Amino acid sequence: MGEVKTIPRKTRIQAQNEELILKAALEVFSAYGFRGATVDQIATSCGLSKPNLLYYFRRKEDIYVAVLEHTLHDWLEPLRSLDPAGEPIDEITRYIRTKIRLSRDNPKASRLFANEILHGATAIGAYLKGPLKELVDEKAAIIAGWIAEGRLNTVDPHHLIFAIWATTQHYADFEPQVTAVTGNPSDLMAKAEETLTQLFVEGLRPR
Amino acid sequence: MGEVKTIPRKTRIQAQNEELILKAALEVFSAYGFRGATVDQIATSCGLSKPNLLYYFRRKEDIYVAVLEHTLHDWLEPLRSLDPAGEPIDEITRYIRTKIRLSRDNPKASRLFANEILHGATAIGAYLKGPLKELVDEKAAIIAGWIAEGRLNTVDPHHLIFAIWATTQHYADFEPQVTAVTGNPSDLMAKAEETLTQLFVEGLRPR
DNA sequence: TCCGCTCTTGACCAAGTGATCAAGAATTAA
DNA sequence: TTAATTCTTGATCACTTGGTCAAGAGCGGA
Repeated sequence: MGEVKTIPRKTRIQAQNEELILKAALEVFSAYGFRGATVDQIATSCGLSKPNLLYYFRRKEDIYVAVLEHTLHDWLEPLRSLDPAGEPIDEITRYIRTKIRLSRDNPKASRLFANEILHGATAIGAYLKGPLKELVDEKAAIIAGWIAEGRLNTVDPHHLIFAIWATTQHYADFEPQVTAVTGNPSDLMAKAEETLTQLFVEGLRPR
Repeated sequence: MGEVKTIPRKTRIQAQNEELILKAALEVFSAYGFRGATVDQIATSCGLSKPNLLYYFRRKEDIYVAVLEHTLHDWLEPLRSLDPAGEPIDEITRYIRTKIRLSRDNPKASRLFANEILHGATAIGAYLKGPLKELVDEKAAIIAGWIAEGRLNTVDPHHLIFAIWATTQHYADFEPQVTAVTGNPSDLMAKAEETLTQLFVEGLRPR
């Protein structure tokens, strides 16, 4: 018997450069979108030549999909950790706080997804209809349970989740507008966190 | 005295074609963004040849700015009509309902702005810092007044406005995600309107 | 009708872009 | 050291795209 063909191990250089590329790609794609970004920009941004970059990712779209997948998991972690055994108001407060901090600390990831979905979600459509929908349905059921127990005011859980996504990501996705209107004071994000948690808590606390 | 040079009147054909172009441009720019859209696409979409289109708007950017300006005014009308003499909860409820219906009926305008701001708002940055900021500050002051009178729960008015924008426009801007997660039931937008108004009203009603 | 102005278009251009390729440089395993 | 493999790149290609231009068609007022 011949040797079993092993899955090609990743070289040190390979791992190193792929990481460089993904980092630069997040930068560029989040700023200009898929069509607006150029392979040259990404290559220059990470100090590789264009053909060299295309040696690691054969097509522009491959880079795009890779960077999307690379960040998607982290992005959904906060929702994933919504604990059915926790105190409802505390759990949701924690979710909102975690989410808005994630938007503050990683606005580029937020903008990358925003742009992708805004333009039809062609690259991650399957993910949205599959794993994302499952996760959201699962967490919506937990919230529905809390409502049924009278521990939360009656609201549609799916729309509640949308509202939390929308409000928290707004500060990353619409940053120029927020800055223009508020003048970008130093306590902007702290105020935002405070306002949102209060708004949702008051809106959800059972009467 | 010689005749005063009159401002060149707009020809019938001119007005007609410019309207066609702006309509097609909204379609195309909202779907693909500024960089992603092509002049050819817009021209084809409204049945003109590319050089003919460029006869009316000399540069791609001119079309873009025109369609932005053309829709900006309508987009802010609901906020403009927030009435300081009205009942606070009613006024805000009405604002939310108007806004979400606008998003439902004109999602393309919403996506056009979302894309513009997402990519740095280079074309309307001045507008955001000027007229928009003024309008928002004015309306925020009204809300602050209501709060001072004890007719609304205490929240930061600017962040409240952001929250309303974010939640209502979410349904237009992130439509593929909303559809993927909910399966797009026929009562989606009605449920959204109900949930949002309730959430904000409960969150704002003075205790 | 006639004339000036507006409108329309086919052909074309320069720049930019995604992608390829062959050949050489660097690295690694023996 | 050596040979195989991996990595790197200059040159190049095919194609798209924003924009131009000259020439002709169409339109409206006198």
